[in-house]
Amino acid sequence: MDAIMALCKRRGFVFQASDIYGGINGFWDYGPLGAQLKKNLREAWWQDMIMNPAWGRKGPNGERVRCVPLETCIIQHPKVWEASGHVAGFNDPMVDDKETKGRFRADHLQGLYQIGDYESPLADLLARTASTGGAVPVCTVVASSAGEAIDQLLNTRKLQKELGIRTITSRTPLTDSTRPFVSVDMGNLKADCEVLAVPMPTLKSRFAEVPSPFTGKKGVLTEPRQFNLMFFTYTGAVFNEESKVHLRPETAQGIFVHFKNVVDSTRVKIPFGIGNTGRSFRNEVTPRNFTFRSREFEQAELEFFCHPDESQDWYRFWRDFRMEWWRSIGLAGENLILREHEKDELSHYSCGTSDVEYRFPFTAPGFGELEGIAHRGNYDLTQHQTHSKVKLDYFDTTRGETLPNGSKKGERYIPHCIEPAAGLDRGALALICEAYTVDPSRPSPEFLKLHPRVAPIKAAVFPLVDKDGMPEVAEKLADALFARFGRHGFIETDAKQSIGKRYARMDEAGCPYCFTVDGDTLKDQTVTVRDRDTGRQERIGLDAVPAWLGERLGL
RNA sequence: GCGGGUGUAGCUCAGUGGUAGAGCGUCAGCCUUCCAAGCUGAAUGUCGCGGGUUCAAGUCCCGUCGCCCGCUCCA
Repeated sequence: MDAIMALCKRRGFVFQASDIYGGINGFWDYGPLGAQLKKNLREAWWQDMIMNPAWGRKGPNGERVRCVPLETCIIQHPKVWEASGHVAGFNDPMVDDKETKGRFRADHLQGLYQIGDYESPLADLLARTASTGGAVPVCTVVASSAGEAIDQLLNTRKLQKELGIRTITSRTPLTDSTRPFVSVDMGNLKADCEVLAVPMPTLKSRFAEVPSPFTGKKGVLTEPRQFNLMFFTYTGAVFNEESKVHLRPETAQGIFVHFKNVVDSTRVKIPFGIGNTGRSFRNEVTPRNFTFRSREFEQAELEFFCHPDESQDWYRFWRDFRMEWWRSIGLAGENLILREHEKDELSHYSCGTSDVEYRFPFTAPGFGELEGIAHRGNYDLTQHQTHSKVKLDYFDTTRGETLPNGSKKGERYIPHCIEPAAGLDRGALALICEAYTVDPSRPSPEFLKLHPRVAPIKAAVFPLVDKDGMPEVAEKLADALFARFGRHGFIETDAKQSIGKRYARMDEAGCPYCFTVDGDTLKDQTVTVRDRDTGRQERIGLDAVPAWLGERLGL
């Protein structure tokens, strides 16, 4: 990875943001080649997802896939993030165990509150109420619910031992009551306890007395601290709570917010998709691994809306296409996998999520996420409908029973949504990592096997030597290539130094083809073309070069 | 946020408290008819940043920032 990072800097793919001031943690800039590489990646996505979705392939409904673009603001109304769940989800106060360095969400701390002596009659327990206000629990455990806490306590010997529990038995009545009781023997304390979440005021005021969920020790916990995972700023001149706005943590919400506007303005019919690319911001706790986890990053997201009955088919369609797409631009090897999420990994509203994952040098032998393809149900539109009080359902005139006049009665529903959400910075990094090749047998061992479609330098034109009329011919050829391919990437020319050195430079920059004007060119109007990956050369007519290159670049 | 490592030229790295170094790369000239060739020359550094100790600090001490690794987190 160090070698890849060195090459990225040396050749101008990636620089550290604010480099001359020592850099700023979690932010990276793209140099000339990186900027063009990422632009090529973004445009490939735009082309294959929106303008000609899925390469013109028919969807599961047998029809051409239809998508439209959208471009939405980084700053949205604060209620957007309430509706999406980001404000709640990104703002959880955390507690640290200073001794074990363990950290957990404050609202996930479950406490055992003494409510009676050891093994008291159940009726007595039911009659009492645990005082969680001022009291501190005798023991704690990290779990998202009291039930889960009891599960852990009963079934994990190791945890029992660490917390100093000798025996523990569940006293939870098998009635409709959901009050969770346990009888616990901790040696110096035998008690009946009710299991309840430790309230925030207790954690804040008496955190030193609350036992650690990892060791049972007191005085090792910090008070709950806010880790703001969303960036915020202020609108207008006055800085106060009312003027506070967030920088978006994802581009997708901009799409849901405009679902109705797009339907009303474009004559799109379900099923269809809306694509959106742009910067998003997350105040990551630990930015790490080069550009992989940055605080400012770019996403390319498609929200594909369809009828609930067809959603599973569309989910599989996009999942498989997205995998194929990444393969098509150069991530063709074993380093790319599609991983279906386990049931317990899914969000509560999702009935299927897959990740396209790449084996980065820093994740190996594991994988890192490039893109998530999620079946989001109708969660987002429903949330926005509830919070905005604007109807976000869709009237589908192709459904419902057939009327006497032959038309359909129609059906009103909130569409389901399939979301392929890709990280462009992660994509660009994966392309570089996959392309990075070291072949000690070559004169220039280090090179980038970038796919021609994404390569920032599309071709180079060299005179073999800088004399005898060769530079003039090369210049003319370069002009022709520039006119035709200049808008897709760089066309390089270079006449200085040895031809080997010039080839080597192009190899490192990932330029797929070099055209060289030599002595024979002047006689028979042919040039050599050198293939970056094999080093092999063939000779083609000078006039044929633009067409030859166009074919290789797919342009 | 915690712990460990690290920071010297564009890159990779040497450097014992006493003049700032090498290789590669870059640039210029010569040479050169296909793979980082050769010759000659040149530019490039607040030694991450800020304090301190010292006659003297790249070197020792303190702080801070960045990067890497391990925790933690990861819609």
